[in-house]
Amino acid sequence: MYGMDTRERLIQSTRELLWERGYVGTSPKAIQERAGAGQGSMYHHFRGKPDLARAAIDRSATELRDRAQAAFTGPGTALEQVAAYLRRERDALKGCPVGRLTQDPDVMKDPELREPIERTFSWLTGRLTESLTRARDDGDLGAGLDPAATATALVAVVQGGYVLARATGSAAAYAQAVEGALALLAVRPGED
Amino acid sequence: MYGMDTRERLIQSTRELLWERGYVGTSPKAIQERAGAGQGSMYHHFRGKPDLARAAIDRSATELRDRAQAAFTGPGTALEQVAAYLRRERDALKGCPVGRLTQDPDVMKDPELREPIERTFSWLTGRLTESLTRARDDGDLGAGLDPAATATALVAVVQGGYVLARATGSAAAYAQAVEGALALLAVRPGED
DNA sequence: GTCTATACTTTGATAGAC
DNA sequence: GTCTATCAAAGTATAGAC
Repeated sequence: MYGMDTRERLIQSTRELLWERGYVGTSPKAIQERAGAGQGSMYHHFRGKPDLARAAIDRSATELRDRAQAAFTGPGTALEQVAAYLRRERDALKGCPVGRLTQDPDVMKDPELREPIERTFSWLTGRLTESLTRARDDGDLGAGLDPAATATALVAVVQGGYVLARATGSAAAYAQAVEGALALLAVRPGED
Repeated sequence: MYGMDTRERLIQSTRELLWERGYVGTSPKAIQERAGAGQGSMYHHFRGKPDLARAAIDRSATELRDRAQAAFTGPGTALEQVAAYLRRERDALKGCPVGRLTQDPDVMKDPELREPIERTFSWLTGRLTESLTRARDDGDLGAGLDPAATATALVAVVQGGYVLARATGSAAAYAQAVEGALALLAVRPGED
């Protein structure tokens, strides 16, 4: 946080706190303390908690999208790219910074806060559907499978994998969910 | 809530609020109002918010387990029972009353509150592994599949299906995730 | 842009009367 | 068992000086 200006530190602090504690669990005071900024600073740069949250969520959504896109454009066949996305290094115990907000009623009832979340999952499912369609055309995926339904199932495995990792207290649960899903796609087991 | 005594109404109100708003988002005052009970009543029957939450979470965990068990002991082959569990009527937009607590740091750092959650997912994954093992013995499931990993993937699909339903604002996302997963298990599409 | 002061509400609980 | 104070702390701002 040292090379950042105050506005940027406020956004980053808010992202971290939303990830760790959700929207209800995050107070302006906690944000200010983590950012090393005072009350005045925060209310100068943002109109209030919702405004700051919107900036933070937007940033997290963009970052998630960029990281996913990197996996999908990596080396290998379309199916291998899907596997790479699922197996990508993740801090499974922390959960998904975007998906977790889905549980927060105050976030979901505010159209401004909800929009980037909706858009993220819509994009991700679409992108995965694209790759799975190519995989099917390559003959790497069962011809009888619906790419869109399969994509939705895989996004769910990722999100649910986070839930299981937190429930069991172990990132291994995430990995097992992913490997279980990949085995169903007939992808050979990975290294770990 | 009309045939219940005060203690029971407090537990039910807490269950609902934990489901809708999580632990941080649920205040003793809101619980009392929904239960139609005063401060004094609540603190007479429970030592405080964590004590009441423990009773509520225990109840939700037990109920989840009983409902799952009903699907697993219904008619049909082991694989059909698994499909019945996944397709069971659910209020997908409300999410999982147990899984959602996994996101709440104040719940997860308290061993008393965490225990029923951990136990629920451990039991569910184990129960599903059992059914999938039988399905494999029946020849209904690929011999090369690991029942435990497959079970973990399916529990993740359910939990992630809830996330997607909330993110998109439509229960259809849950159904699509489940049908996508069942297709990978080579289960024929359902009625809806 | 940042700081301090002030204000009003909600949270989570305790005390004691009935 | 339930009710009504009462309370200290935290939440979420606004106002105005610097």
